[in-house]
Amino acid sequence: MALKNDILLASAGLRKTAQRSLILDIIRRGEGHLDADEVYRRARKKQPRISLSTVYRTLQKLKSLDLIEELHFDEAHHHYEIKPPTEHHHLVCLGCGKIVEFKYPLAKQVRKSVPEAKDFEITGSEVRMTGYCADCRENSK
Amino acid sequence: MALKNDILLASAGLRKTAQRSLILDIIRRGEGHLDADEVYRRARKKQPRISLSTVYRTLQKLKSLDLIEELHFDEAHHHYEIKPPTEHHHLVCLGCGKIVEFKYPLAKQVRKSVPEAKDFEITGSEVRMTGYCADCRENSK
DNA sequence: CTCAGTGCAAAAGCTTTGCATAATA
DNA sequence: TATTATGCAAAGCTTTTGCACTGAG
Repeated sequence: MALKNDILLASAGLRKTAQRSLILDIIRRGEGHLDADEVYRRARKKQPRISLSTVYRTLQKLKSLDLIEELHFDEAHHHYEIKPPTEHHHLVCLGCGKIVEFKYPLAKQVRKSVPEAKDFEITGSEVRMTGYCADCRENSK
Repeated sequence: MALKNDILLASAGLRKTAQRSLILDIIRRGEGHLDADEVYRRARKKQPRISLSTVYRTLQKLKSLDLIEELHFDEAHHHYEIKPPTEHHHLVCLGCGKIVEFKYPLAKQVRKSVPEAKDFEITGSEVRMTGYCADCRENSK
């Protein structure tokens, strides 16, 4: 795992540091739904002296290198995930906050069926659907 | 226009104030792509004494009443638009920042083809696709 | 008259930045 | 050794909140 991170970092021309390896690990294990502060809290368990700035700076760097992706689940802050190999999106339950991932070739569909998108070169897409999961609908009855 | 806003406000059980009418007008004319500060700046032209808090409080109230929708175009702040009658989404050009709206029945498509979404009651969806518009691709050659 | 709404100023997040120190290549 | 990265603290933005005052119903 650390090895994989090192390769990622090296290939991006970044210096390999314990902090970056750790942060990448955390994001990888976080299943895509951690915000900066949560990354920070988890990181401190392994490296108590790591700073929030390092977390932010690393997230930004990784983002600008396209190694991770920034998501916007709610209005307060951002979440990060390792850049997924296939296009996938998120369903957010407004009841319990659960996040369900699903795959859907949106870019392709849109290119195919939306005239306004015809002359647009789509490089990324983020879908956030909100609603209520089966459990929450059940509980509110 | 003001009339329409008043009806909206009344039907939501809110008091009708000059500030709220104005803010609704601005959002309506803003074509959906104004952030709180921009609403504030425009509002001050008509009501120099209006406060930023009022703008924020109004946006929140309108949002919670589902009269407007909060969008997440970029990482810094939110944008607002009058709740659109039909589901539509946004293409954001990373070159010039231009925002193109398009209609696409995503919720329906997803319900139809995504098993994970089968037992989810979808109440809202936000799609943000990024890329480069024809102009920007042309200019960068 | 009453209570919701407003303005102002202060506070509360989240995120960025300056600078000296430490670590990598 | 020359940079790049880090930690700490301070600053910057956007957004929220407390409180007294104003205005709608």
